[in-house]
Amino acid sequence: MDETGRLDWKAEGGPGPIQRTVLHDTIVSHLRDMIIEGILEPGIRLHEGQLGERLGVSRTPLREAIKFLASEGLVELTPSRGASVKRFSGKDVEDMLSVLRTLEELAGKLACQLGSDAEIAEVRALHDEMVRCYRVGDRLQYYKLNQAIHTAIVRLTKNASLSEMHHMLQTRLKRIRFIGHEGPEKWAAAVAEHEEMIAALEARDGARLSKILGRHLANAWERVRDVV
Amino acid sequence: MDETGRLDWKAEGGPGPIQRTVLHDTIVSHLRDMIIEGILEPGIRLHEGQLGERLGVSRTPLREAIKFLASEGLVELTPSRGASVKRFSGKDVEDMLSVLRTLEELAGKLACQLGSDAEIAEVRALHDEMVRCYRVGDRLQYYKLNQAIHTAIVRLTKNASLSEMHHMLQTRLKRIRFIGHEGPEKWAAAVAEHEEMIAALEARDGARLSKILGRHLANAWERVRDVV
DNA sequence: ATCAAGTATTCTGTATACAGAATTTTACAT
DNA sequence: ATGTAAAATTCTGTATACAGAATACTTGAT
Repeated sequence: MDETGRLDWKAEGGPGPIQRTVLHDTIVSHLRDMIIEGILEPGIRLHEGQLGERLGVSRTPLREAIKFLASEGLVELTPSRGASVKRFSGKDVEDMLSVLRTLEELAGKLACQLGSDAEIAEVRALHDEMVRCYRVGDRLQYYKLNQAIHTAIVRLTKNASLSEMHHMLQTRLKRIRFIGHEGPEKWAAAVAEHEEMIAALEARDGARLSKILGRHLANAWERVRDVV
Repeated sequence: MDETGRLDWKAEGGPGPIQRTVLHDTIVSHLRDMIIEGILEPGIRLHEGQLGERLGVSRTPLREAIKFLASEGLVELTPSRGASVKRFSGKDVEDMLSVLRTLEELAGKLACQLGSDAEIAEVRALHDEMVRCYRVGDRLQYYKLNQAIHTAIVRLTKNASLSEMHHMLQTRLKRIRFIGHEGPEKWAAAVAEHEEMIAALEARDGARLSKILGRHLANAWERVRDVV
C-alpha cells in the first residue's frame, strides 16, 4: 500500500478482473456442446426435471439456458410441452450454407482491407498447424482448426454483427459438418482450397479471397449433402 | 358427432388450433417493443423486481424473457449485476447495415427466381399502399410498410435462415431507423428507390434488384448517421 | 467539508413450492 | 382383443423463498 491507502500495482499485467461464472451461462455452453456432439439427438425432448438432475442444477437456471438456446435456434419451444432439440432438414442446411457463403464472401473482401499484418500472420499460423494435423491424420483437431481459421478471417473485419451472425450459423452447422466425413480425395481438395485462401489473404487480394471462400462453401454442401 | 364418437368437421377452415400463450413469450414481445420505442433507453438497467412489478409478472418468466433478448442482442448481461439495454455505437450501426446490405442483395437475387407471381403481386400491393402513405404524409404507417416490404422480399426466398438473420438485424436497427427522420427530398429519393425495386422484382431481374437494394441500404446509412 | 469504514438495503442467482396442462396408466365395457 | 373413460402421474408454467453479492447509506474521524 502507498500513503493513500490504495494498493500499489502495475497498471498492466496480472490476471485482470476475476472471471465470474453464472450458472445459466455454464449450462448454455454445456447443452450446446451436448447438442453438437449428438448426445442430445435432434427431436429429443428436454425434460427439465430429468435433465436438471443429470446436470446437477435446479430447473430455474436450466430453463433460462433453454430460452437462450431457443433464441439461438438450436432448440425449439412448444407451449405447455417444453423444449426439444431442433431438427434441421436438408434444405435447412443448404439454406444456412447459402447464407454463410454470402457472409464469408463479405468477410473475405473486408478482411483483406482491415486485417493487420500481425493478424494475418496469426491466421497463417493456424493454417500451418491445420496442415500439420491433416498430414498426421488428426481429424478432430483438423476440424477445429478449420473452423478457427474461418472464424479468424471473419474477425479480421472487426464487424461485430458479421462475427455474430457467422458464429450463429457456424454453431448450428457444427454438428452436421462434424459428421460429414469426406473421403481422402475431397479432404485433400479442401486443404488445397485453404492454401489458396491464405495466399489470397496474404496478398490482400479481397476479390480473390472472396471468390475462394464462396467456392469453398459451395463445395461444403457437396461434402455434407449425404449425411442430412 | 358421427357414429364413431369423433367430432365431425371440415378439414379446412375454422379458427384452427387455439393459440396458447406463454407468459415469457408475451414478455419478450413487450420488452422488445419497449426497447424499440425508446421507453427503455439504451444503457438503462433492467431491475427485475421493479420491472416485474410494473408488468405485473413474477421474476421467473421475466428473467427467461431477458435471457431470450440477450441472445437476440438487444440486451446485455453482466454477471451479478443483471441486464441492461444494449447501446449501439455509430460503428455498430454501420456494421449492421453493411451485413444487412449483403443479406438483402442475396435476397434480391433469390427472390426473383423463387417468388411466385402471386407473392410478387402482394409485395406490389404493399408498395402501392406505402406510396399512398407517403403522399398523405403518414410517416409511421409509411415506415411500417417500408419494413414490411423488405421483409416480404426476403421471405420470397423461402430461406428460413436468411429470414431469421434479416429479421434480427432489422429488429436491432428498428429503433435507430425510426428516429432517423430524413427530410422531404431524401424521403422522395427513398420512395423512388422503392419504385425501382418493385419494377425489377416484377421483371424478375435479380441482378438489378440486388443492386438497387444494395444502393438503398448504402443510402440508409447516410440517412441515419447523424442520429447515432 | 471530506473521506473511510462499517452497516443497512437492494438486487441478483438459485432453489423450491404449487397449480394446472399433458401424458400415461388402469379399469371397464363391448 | 379393442377401444373408451377415468384416475394417476409426470411435466411445464409461474410464484415465492432465501443466500450471497453489489450498492447505498450512515456514522465518525480528520
